[in-house]
Amino acid sequence: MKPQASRTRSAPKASRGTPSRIAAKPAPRHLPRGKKRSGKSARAPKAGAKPYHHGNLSAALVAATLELIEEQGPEQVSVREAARRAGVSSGAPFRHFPTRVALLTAVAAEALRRFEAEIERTLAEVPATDPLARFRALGIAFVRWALHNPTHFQVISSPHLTDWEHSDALNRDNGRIQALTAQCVADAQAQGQLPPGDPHLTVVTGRALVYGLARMAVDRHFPRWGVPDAEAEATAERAIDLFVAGLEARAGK
Amino acid sequence: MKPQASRTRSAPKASRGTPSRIAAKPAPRHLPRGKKRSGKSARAPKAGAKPYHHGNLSAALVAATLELIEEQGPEQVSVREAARRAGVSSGAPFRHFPTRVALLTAVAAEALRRFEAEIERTLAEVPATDPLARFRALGIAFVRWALHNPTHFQVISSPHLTDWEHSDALNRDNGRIQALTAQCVADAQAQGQLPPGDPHLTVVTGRALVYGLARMAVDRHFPRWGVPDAEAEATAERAIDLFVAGLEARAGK
DNA sequence: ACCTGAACACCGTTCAAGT
DNA sequence: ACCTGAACACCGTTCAAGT
Repeated sequence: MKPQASRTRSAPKASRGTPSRIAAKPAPRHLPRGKKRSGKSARAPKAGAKPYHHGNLSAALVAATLELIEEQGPEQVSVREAARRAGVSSGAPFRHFPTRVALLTAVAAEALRRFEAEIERTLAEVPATDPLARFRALGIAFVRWALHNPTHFQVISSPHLTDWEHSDALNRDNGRIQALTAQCVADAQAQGQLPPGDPHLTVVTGRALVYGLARMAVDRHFPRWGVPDAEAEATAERAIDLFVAGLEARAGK
Repeated sequence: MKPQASRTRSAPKASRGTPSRIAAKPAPRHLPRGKKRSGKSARAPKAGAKPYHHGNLSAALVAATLELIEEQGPEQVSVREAARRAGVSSGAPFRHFPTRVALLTAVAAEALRRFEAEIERTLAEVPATDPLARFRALGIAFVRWALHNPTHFQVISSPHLTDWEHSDALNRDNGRIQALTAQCVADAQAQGQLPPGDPHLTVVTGRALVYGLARMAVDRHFPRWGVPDAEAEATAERAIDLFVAGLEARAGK
């Protein structure tokens, strides 16, 4: 029973949950828009005239959603609000994205693309002759990125928000990152920086560690485990070093 | 601006997302209830007679929610559906739980209580004379529990579903688990099973690793990282062993 | 003291009708 | 070809009214 998994749930955006004393005013529906449409829009409107066809709605929706996520977290995103910000009607997005999940998946693809770019900048700074250092740098870059872009991290990671199964973009980018990691481990083993043994296990363990660190920070677990927010990043780096030191200690040579 | 963080969002339960060919029929509102009310209900109704006062609504709601979570995942839970299953009106739950988050927090507390009980059973089997083995057993118990109770794991871990800040029950139980872990590490260091150094860092790193492993499994990341579902548990155990072996290799003595 | 049920302000999604 | 706007079936939450 229960077909795929394309249903979501939601609740009032600001259902005045707490009976705010200033409720009444319904707040403007259309946030300031246009300001960002500087010069790169295909077939720009006559100027001021709101065209019936948006021209670039997919991209505008992804951008609006990215903004929304930044403001309220990914679960709070609503397609209707994204439509409002893009200046279109509530039904319009569905011509471009069949479901809310599809919209968020597009956003996740954009976020992962940006992360991969950062990964590559990071690796460019560590010499290929020191693969263990590259492995470590990869881990640190991941955690750092997650801490600095918690919402991007969340869209990418949460299975109920996105549809990895059907996103080639996501799988392709993730595959590249994975291959990069595997290469570091293989090279480090070849050089005797890491102990021999299943390289895949090392990749998966390392990934689990950095994913766990990132999630503990983002999911607000760190404070409960005695790590103040201010020390999150430093603690994560020390944790990675603790793990790597253990591997090194067992290395041949 | 933006007050606390007690707002949630949701979407149609089964808004016929995909235009199912058998749509029409609206499906019965009240699922079979009563079947489970065997004999333990305080002031049982005359039998068959539906009393105006439920008698034990809080507990019934928590149980219904636990069921719902099991069936559809925690984000899909709706207070209205929980109310339906408990056989009360849509407004009734709000006399017992001020918000959806409060209901889910009560569920999380129940789930964490059960996990802690399991933890204690596990530790009972490993001698206090081998604290490193206890540390390892703790990690394995965590991952195993998460894999076998993915939904319980999710309610407890997801910050947007629950309100840890204001739940003494959650914080108390978590504190106990943390203290148990810290004790293992301290004892293991004292015995030279673990290298000297900040014990807290070892606790946090270990926690991040097992949390990461659990989340990778539950968030469906393992398949993307080359770990088939069937091997999730075994891989997680090997990962824990890899980490522990690294610590051991650096131990004094 | 606890529950009902209508009401309100939101949602995701569909679809005939417009441009 | 793309967008509008009403419609439908859901939500969380409130609150006067019942018992």
